[in-house]
Amino acid sequence: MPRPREFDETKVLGAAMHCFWHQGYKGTSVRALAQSMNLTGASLYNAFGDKRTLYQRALAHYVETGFEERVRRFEQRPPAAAIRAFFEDIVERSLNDDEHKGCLLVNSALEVAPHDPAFQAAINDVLARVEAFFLRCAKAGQRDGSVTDRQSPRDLARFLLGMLMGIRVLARTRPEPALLRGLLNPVFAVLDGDA
Amino acid sequence: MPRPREFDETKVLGAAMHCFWHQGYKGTSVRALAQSMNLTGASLYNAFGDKRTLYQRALAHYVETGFEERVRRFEQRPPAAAIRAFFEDIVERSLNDDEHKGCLLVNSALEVAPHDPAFQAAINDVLARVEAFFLRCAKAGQRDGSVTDRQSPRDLARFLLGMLMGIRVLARTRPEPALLRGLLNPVFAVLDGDA
DNA sequence: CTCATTTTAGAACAATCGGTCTAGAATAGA
DNA sequence: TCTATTCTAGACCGATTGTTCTAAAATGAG
Repeated sequence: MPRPREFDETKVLGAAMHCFWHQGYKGTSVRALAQSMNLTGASLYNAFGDKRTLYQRALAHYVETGFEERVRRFEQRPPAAAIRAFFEDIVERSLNDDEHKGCLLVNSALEVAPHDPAFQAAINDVLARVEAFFLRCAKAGQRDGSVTDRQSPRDLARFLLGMLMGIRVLARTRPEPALLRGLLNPVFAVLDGDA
Repeated sequence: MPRPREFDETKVLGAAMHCFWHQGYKGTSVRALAQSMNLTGASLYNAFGDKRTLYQRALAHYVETGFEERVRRFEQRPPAAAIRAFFEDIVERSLNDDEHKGCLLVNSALEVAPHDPAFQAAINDVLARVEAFFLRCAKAGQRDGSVTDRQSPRDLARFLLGMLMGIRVLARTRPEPALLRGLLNPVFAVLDGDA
C-alpha cells in the first residue's frame, strides 16, 4: 500500500560507494552524496539512516563486489597461479582507474578505522579473510610444490597481505605502470623460491 | 622592537604534526590545533598562515625528523644491513606507538595528495627519495654480494617501497607484532636470494 | 618614558556541516 | 474514490567549520 521507491537501492549504493571511495568519508558531504545518488537529503536519511550507516553499507557493498568476488574468482585455480593472478588483476585494475581511487578498504583502514571500533573490527575482519585466502594458497602451493617451502605459509600470507596494502597505497599516489608491475617481480620470486 | 613570540616555533609545530598525524587533515579542526599548540586562533594564523600551510609545514617537519633522519642514520652501513635495519626500525617503532598513528606521509598520500597537486608532488618527491635510497642500497649490495642479483635493483627498490607502504598501513589498523615481524622474513629472503 | 609594533585573547564572521521538519505528491488496498 | 501510508522536494535547524576582527597587553628602540 505504500508509495514505491523511485530509485534502485543497489544502484544508488554504488554511487555512494564511488563518492566515499574517491573523496573519503570526511571529504564527502551528505549533500554531495545526495546529488550523486540523485536523491534528496530526506530520502537518503529515510532509506539509509545516517551518513555513517550509509558508509558502512557502501563499504560492505565494496567488499562484496570488489573483494570477495575476486577471491571466489581465483580460489579454484592452482595455488601459485591464483596468487599471481590475484596480484596482476589488482595491478592492472589500479592502472586502469583514471581517478586513482586506490582501495576503499585501505582508505577506510587509514581514515575511519582508527577512530571507530566498529569499522576497525569490520575492516580487520576482511583483512583477515584476505590473509586466510593467501594462507590457503600458500599451504596448497607448498603441498604441490609450486610455492617455496623455505618460508612458513603464515609468514608468506602476512607478507602478501602487506604487499597488497602497499600496492593499493602506491596505486593512489603513484599509479605508474613500471612501478606497480616492476614490484611484482620480486614478490613472485619469493613465492617461486628462486629470488 | 616588536614584542617577541611567547612560543617555540618548532615545538608548536611538533604538536600540530602530532594532531594531523593522529586525526588526519580534515579530522583536525583549527581549534583543536590551537589548543594542542597552546596558541589562540589568531596567533596560529599570524604565525603559519592558514590550516593548509600549517599542514605543509607539519608534513615537512615530519619528513625531516622522521624520514631523512632515518635514511641518514642507516645510509653508511653495509647495504644489506642498512635495508634490514631500516625495516626493523620501522616495525619496532610502529609496534611501540600506542596511538597507532601509522605514517604521516602515507596518511597524507591517501587523504590529501589525490585532491591537492602541490601535496601530490611533495609526497611523491619524498617517496622517490626513499626509493632512491633503496636503489643505492640494492646496487651497492649487489656489488659486494650481500644482495641477490637475480632481481634488477630497480625492481628491488620498487618492491621495498611498496613493502614499506604496506607495513605502514598495517601498523595503523593491525599493529600485531607477529604480523609485522613475520612479514619481514620473506622480504629479507628476497634480498638474500634464498627465498 | 614614549611610541610604534606585534603580540595576545577571544568575540565575531559567513559558510558549511549532519540531520530534521513540513508540505505536497503518489501509490495500493478498501 | 477514498484513505492510510510513504514517498519526494526543499526549507530549515543548531553546531561546527576555517578565518578575520577588535581590543588590550607587552615589548624594545629612541
